[in-house]
Amino acid sequence: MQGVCMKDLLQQWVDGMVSRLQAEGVLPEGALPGYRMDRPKERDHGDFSTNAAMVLARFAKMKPRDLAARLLATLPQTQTDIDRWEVAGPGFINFFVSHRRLRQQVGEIIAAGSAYGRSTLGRGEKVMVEFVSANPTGPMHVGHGRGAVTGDVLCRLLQATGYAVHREYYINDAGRQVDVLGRSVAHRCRELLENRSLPPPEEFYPGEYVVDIVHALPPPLRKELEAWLVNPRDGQGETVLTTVTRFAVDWVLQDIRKDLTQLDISFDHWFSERSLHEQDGIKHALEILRARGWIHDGLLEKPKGGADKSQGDWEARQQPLFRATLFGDDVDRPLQKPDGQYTYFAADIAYHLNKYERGFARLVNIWGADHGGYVKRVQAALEGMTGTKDVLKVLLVQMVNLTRQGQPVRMSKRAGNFVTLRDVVEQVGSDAVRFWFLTRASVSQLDFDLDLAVARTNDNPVYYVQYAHARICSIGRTMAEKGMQETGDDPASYPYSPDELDLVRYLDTYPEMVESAAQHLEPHRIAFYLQELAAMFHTYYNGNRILDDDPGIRNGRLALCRAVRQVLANGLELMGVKAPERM
RNA sequence: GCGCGGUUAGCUCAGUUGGAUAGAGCGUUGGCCUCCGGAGCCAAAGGUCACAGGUUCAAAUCCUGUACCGCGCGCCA
Repeated sequence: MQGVCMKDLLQQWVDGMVSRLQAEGVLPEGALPGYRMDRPKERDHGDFSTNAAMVLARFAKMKPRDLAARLLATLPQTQTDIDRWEVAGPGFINFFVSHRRLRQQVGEIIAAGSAYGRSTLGRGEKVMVEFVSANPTGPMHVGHGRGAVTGDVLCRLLQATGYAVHREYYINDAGRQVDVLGRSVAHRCRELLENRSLPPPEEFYPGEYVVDIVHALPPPLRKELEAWLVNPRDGQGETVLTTVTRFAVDWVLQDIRKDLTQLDISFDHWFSERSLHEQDGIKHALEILRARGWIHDGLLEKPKGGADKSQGDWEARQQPLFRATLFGDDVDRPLQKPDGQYTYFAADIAYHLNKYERGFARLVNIWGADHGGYVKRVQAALEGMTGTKDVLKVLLVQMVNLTRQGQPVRMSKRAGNFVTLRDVVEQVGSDAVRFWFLTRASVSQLDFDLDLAVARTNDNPVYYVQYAHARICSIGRTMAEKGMQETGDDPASYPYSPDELDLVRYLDTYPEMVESAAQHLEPHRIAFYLQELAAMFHTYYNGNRILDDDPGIRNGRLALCRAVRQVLANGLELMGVKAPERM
């Protein structure tokens, strides 16, 4: 790069041209609308193109093409990076990067190595990414896996672009659901004790893992539980159950951690909701809201819809509400139940305030699409508490439809027949699972076909990309076998063909792809980029002999392959997918 | 009823925060192994970007409305 990349350089040039015309009175002083420096789709339209003349034409009271010519008249005279430029179409200004500059790029990619594509865009700013946060009441399913991979790769992207990333998992270990888990364990324990099936409690997790938890109980604790089950009149029941519940939650968390480790995903901090309660975090958050006047006691309107809920028993009651409507939400949201207990929403905003108070002014959450309804209210609360807008961005990851031979696999946690994330990872492998999850934008629903992923792994795009990498490594091995040497000449001296230059141009866009993927929170762009790069390489490889007898040609092509290999490796690293040297 | 997301080739989906002639994979049809890894490559066919208006030099992209699909919607977590 040697300081600036071509895109930034050209942007600076155009900025300079514009301010010169402002000085000459052709364009008015002051703020002007923004213009862009783009990569045109058509090769004929150059390597870079700006719409500046079209955007600014009416401010200069000139036709776009005339203004473009006027702008170009001020272009720097001495430089070797741009061969030529032109005014085209309705008024685009197109720039053509010199071949010399492109050839030089190959050497620079190789020299940059694993740092190629990294940037300091984020300027070390702290950002917290909260993801997965699956309830510790059962094994993770495939949908959790998608969120996990999306979040992990997003973190890698933000890290690569210069942000100080903190990864956090929020443990919902304080609610009714974990109580249900504890009671489920007790129920299974009783079944084992009496050696027969018993009618389950109304709320109950039926999965086989609950039995595993019973077997994993430390003997003294299990004895205590059994004693209480046999003789429940003893007032110790609540404390026994509490201990069992905590053990169960820890067991499930260990299980979840194992799944995440298999996918090479880790967290800086596992934040316990219970600890929030213990530190009076909710009280603290509510005090702030109250001090700012965002809480009022009010009546909540009867909710509309809610198909399968009977609404006959709705009763309007007085309770503390957060004035979410002042910050763009649809209705005010309850913070406490009429009996004084906090709602889940209260705990949630307290957690987000806690993040902010730990010094994170930028928060990103990865949520399943089924939590989409909570985005506005949490954002509203954060704005209410901090006085700052846009602290939190939420990336909603759509559902995963598990299929088998094209037919949907119906899963229900209640029936206990769901396919776990672990099943899938063990069958398909971490690389394929990770890559597959990133072959769709997060907003798109994703079909995951078990048979396709397992039985026909060759069709998986990850192999296509990995194969390109392994192929290049293979060239190196072959060269060694044949006793060929690299000359060590500067690859810039080799006259690349048009196809080879196209490949270089595509390698040159890699850093821009990484930056935009990070800024738009769209990790899937890496997968699409890598597939395209692999395709270009395979085509190139098929049509050109790399290990040519002519040392000059061989050296130039080897350098290009090396650069391609580096970018493939860097991109795969960002995705957390291995770049194998042979397959 | 309301909110969020979606609608692009036969199927599954990309489309760089408005750009020039809308792309890929799978599938279909037909080709490429004396040569560095055929897990590969080449070619062909396939489109009213759901529909109707609007905004402007320019709309798959932004705005409004309509249709259909998914998710969500209590004082649960």
